[in-house]
Amino acid sequence: MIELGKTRIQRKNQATILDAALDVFSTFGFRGATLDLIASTAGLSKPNLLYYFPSKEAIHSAVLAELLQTWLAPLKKLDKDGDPIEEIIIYVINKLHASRDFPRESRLFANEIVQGAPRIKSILETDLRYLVEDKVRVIDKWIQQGRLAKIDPYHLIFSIWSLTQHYADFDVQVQAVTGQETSFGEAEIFLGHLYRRMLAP
Amino acid sequence: MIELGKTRIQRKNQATILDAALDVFSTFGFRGATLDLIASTAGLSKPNLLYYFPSKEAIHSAVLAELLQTWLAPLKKLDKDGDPIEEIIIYVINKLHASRDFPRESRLFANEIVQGAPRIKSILETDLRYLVEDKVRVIDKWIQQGRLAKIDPYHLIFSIWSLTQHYADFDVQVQAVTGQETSFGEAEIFLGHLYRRMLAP
DNA sequence: AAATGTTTTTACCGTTTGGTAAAATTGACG
DNA sequence: CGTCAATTTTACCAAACGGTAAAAACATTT
Repeated sequence: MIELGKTRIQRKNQATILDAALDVFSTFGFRGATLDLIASTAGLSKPNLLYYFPSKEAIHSAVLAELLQTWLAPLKKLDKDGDPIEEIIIYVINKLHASRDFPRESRLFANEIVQGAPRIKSILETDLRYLVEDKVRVIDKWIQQGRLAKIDPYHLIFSIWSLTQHYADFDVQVQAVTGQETSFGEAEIFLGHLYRRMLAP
Repeated sequence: MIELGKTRIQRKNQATILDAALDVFSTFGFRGATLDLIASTAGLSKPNLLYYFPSKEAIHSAVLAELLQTWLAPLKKLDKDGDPIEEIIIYVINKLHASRDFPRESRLFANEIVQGAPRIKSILETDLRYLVEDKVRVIDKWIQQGRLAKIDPYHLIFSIWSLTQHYADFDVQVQAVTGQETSFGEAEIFLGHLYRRMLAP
């Protein structure tokens, strides 16, 4: 999907543009972002931007495509041969760390979904759906074996996405309410407690 | 904050406009929404819109102000004299039903927060913060009395917001992954199980 | 250094957008 | 019915926006 630049300058500028675009799109959403702002954030002129990417849509697509890879990676690691509760806890922690380390990616994803996912719906209905179906089967098996509490695997996965991404997507609210910088350490303890309690058979 | 119309026509048109604006803002975000679209959704002309509200910002503010009341109401009901676990479960269910019955309000709120809450940050830092502080004290007391598990009350509240609003805000994703209409019945069972397990002392 | 290809800038264009002025229309009421 | 205020429409405007053409500047190769 992403065309790799051929020359040194191309690779450097494309990376700079995608980083600036991630900044701007995640803060203002697709419609709120302007090419001028992305360009100035990247330290380029607008026509220079459009020398590297044919349109605003193309930049957005490129950023989303990059993002989706890193965003879905943690779930893929869930190992059917590991210890059920520990595997799920590891997934939770990995996802929480992703929120901590890649908040812009999380917010851009949230922006897209909240507004109806017009540009990535098809991916959610195929790639993501198949991935989740696969992991739901694993979790269902664990439950049948009596190694996990009887909970709905789909809702379990939704709960993990929801609870972890909340600390990136709703960070402003968390900070406003607590009056402090968001403590991912506290969140980790809380989520560890929550899932160990809920999942014990 | 919201000026009540004086004549019958004013009251009717202002209500129509706010409903149309909620539709459009929750779907496209502030920047993605246009006055023309809000006007045509309301069945009015654009200048007619601006006869009732002075600007796009004013419409947005009015919608947000209305929304915040209904959005924070469930938390206010949390009763310090009730049974701890049942009180919290009731709050969870109320919040889940709010997501089911007012998804547009939830998405508009989410849109606003994800993009840094530029227009309601001050309310979050005052009204919401004080309300949460009050309820955190109640929960802390319950914990000291040994009637609840030792969990961080702030993160408990964040988890409730996160888990319940997810079914409204990320509904597209939930539907894409499950291939079905979102089942709030299933969600209710799941969340009941989760919180009863986690909160038991 | 000449020639060729790559990158950047300058100067635009058509459309969309939030908003306004003022005339035309409608409604309320004695 | 006539009058005055409330409401709606028509016709605009200036700024912002996504995008383009073409020339200028820069790099690279021979």
